[in-house]
Amino acid sequence: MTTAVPSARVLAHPAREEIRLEGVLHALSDPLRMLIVRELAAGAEAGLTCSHFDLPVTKSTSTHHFRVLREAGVIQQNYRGTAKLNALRRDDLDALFPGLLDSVLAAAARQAERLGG
Amino acid sequence: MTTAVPSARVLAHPAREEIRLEGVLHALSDPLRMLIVRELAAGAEAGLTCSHFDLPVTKSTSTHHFRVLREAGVIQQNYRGTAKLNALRRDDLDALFPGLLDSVLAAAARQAERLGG
DNA sequence: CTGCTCGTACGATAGCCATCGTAGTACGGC
DNA sequence: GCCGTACTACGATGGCTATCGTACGAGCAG
Repeated sequence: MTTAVPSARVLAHPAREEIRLEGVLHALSDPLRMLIVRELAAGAEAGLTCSHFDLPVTKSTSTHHFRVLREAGVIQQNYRGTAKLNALRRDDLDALFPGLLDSVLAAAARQAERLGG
Repeated sequence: MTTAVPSARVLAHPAREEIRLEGVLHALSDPLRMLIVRELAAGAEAGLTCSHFDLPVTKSTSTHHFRVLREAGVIQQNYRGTAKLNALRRDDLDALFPGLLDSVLAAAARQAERLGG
């Protein structure tokens, strides 16, 4: 084998051409998911584990939200041992919708500053 | 009175500060509503009537979608006789989320070109 | 005033979705 | 091999939402 399988389990991601704007906007229209995306954008090139996020929901619900983001093509997920690394698909999103992600992130930051103090 | 009531019926709109990013993104995550917004952006400074749009749904459903857009703060609606004029709230959106609307519209146009031929 | 057109309101329905709890699987350390 | 940790799968549930049909209200043309 070429790489002897990185870490066995692989998750299904949509190809770049399959990413739909409606799906991305819908994925980002949930406050919890927007929070995840903002943290990923701020923090991590390499990716953050699911458990890094301190979300006010159960793990089941977390899994659900991460799955929505992945299936919409917003994030990429890879197993790393027992953990799972999440990273923004910035390249794909920028290629498909130039400037969109940055505008949305800026808008979210602006609103957070305006409302959250 | 100052203006003697423009045309009687007035619709409730959220104030600029009440517009929430999640709401805007959710409103735009429906293909039908995105289509409406795109036509409004392309065509009309003054506004377009509801009946101008040739949507593949009943009038009830149209009313519903226009209402969602209005309550999210994306469009402004004003009665003009029996018709109702719809216009984008570009000023408010640009003030709150600079560049967001243009990015989204560009993304939608790009996807339409990519998929619709 | 009588109709006509444009849009609304209301009720019904079916589908999606955010949330939870419980039970289970994969991986790494001992 | 066994256990703990990290995440998943599945089923249930309550709420939202897109859709429709029918009945209604508001303005305009006669």
